[in-house]
Amino acid sequence: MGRLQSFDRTTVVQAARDLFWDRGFDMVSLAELEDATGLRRSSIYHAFGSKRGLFDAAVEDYQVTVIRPRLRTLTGAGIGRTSLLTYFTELRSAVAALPEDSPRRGCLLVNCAAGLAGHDDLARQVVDGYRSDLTTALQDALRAADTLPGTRLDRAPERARTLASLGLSAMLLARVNATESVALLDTAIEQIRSWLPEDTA
Amino acid sequence: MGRLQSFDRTTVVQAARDLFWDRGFDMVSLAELEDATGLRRSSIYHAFGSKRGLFDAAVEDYQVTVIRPRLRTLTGAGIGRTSLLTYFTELRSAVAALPEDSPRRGCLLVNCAAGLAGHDDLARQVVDGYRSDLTTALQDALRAADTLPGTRLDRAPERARTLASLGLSAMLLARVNATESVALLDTAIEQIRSWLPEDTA
DNA sequence: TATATTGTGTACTGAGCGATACACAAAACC
DNA sequence: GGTTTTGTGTATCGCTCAGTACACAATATA
Repeated sequence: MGRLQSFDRTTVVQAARDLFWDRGFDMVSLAELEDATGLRRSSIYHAFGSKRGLFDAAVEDYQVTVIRPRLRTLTGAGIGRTSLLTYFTELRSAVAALPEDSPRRGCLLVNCAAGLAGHDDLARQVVDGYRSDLTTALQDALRAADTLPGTRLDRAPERARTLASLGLSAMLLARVNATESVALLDTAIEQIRSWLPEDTA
Repeated sequence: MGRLQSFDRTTVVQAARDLFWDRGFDMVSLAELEDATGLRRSSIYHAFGSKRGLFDAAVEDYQVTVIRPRLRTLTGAGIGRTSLLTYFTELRSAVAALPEDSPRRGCLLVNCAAGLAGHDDLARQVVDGYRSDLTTALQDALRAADTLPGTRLDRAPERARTLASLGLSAMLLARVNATESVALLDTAIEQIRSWLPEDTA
């Protein structure tokens, strides 16, 4: 059927993804995308249609390779106290481990929330979907972990919001003040421990 | 001494401020700044030196007219439980009251955190200063409100972080999902009420 | 091998950007 | 009123941007 694509699409999309992750949609130029991907713009436009098309592919990759694996900690079988602690502990490690100027600091979607998503409905949906998924997963895990449910007031929604908020803020601040970002995640861990006391077996 | 400035500097800076507030530094052009301020670019450059100079003036104005008045609720005399509730209630009203597409939704500095502040040290300092001031003020208010301090474990730091986080997240989400933004502020209010039970006089 | 089909490289477009040069306008000071 | 100092308007700079036109390269099919 004709000539074959000579590049690996995943590699290209991830190179672009890291660029967008670092600087956002507007602050990345096609010249830089050419350099990062090794493709000429004719190939980029042929394969992705537009800069925005490549960005959307990058966001999709980000969700598949970064967001969902993280979230899976909270959605698999046997979720509960441990899952919650693992989720925030791993996030904490990731923020603490990355060098100050790593392009992978923070969260691509959180950065979108303040930029594109302010005036672009598609971006807004993606960002809000992430928030919603995270909050729901946290809420489910909180309910699963609570060994004394039922009669009492259900605190899961507000606790889930609080934890989601700490996670989002930590991502927001990851490039502004890494120490404080870690402190926010520690606070989340502390809250979980106080809400769900360790089993003293 | 020569000709006098024929425009009101404050009016001009605030017009620019609302534009930056709405769309961020990069997404606002000088042509739009000319339209919004009524000034020609010669006057803008004469008075502010550069687009960035005008932006910095806008940020300064934002701090003076928006941030500090809000924060004053938490730093005046007689701070405590009521101050905390007032702070979040007023923030809630502001988010709930603004129309969907208002340029004044969210927070100029929070938006900076995901954009400029990622790679600009000056912007980073401003944003982190805001976070720091807010957290400190919340912590002071929490300590002042706690009628039984002393012997017990001091939860003020983590509670302050949690409240600051809810406030920042609410600002982050103000333009993505206004309903959820309000819900986060309600959560903050709920937390305060649960930590500091009402005096049953 | 001939042909159709698809990927890639070169070179360019028009538009928009931030910034500037410079003449002119206006007001304070002598 | 003349001079100096400062603000404003017009016109344009050089540059970068996303996007495109089109020839050429490569490979699957016949």
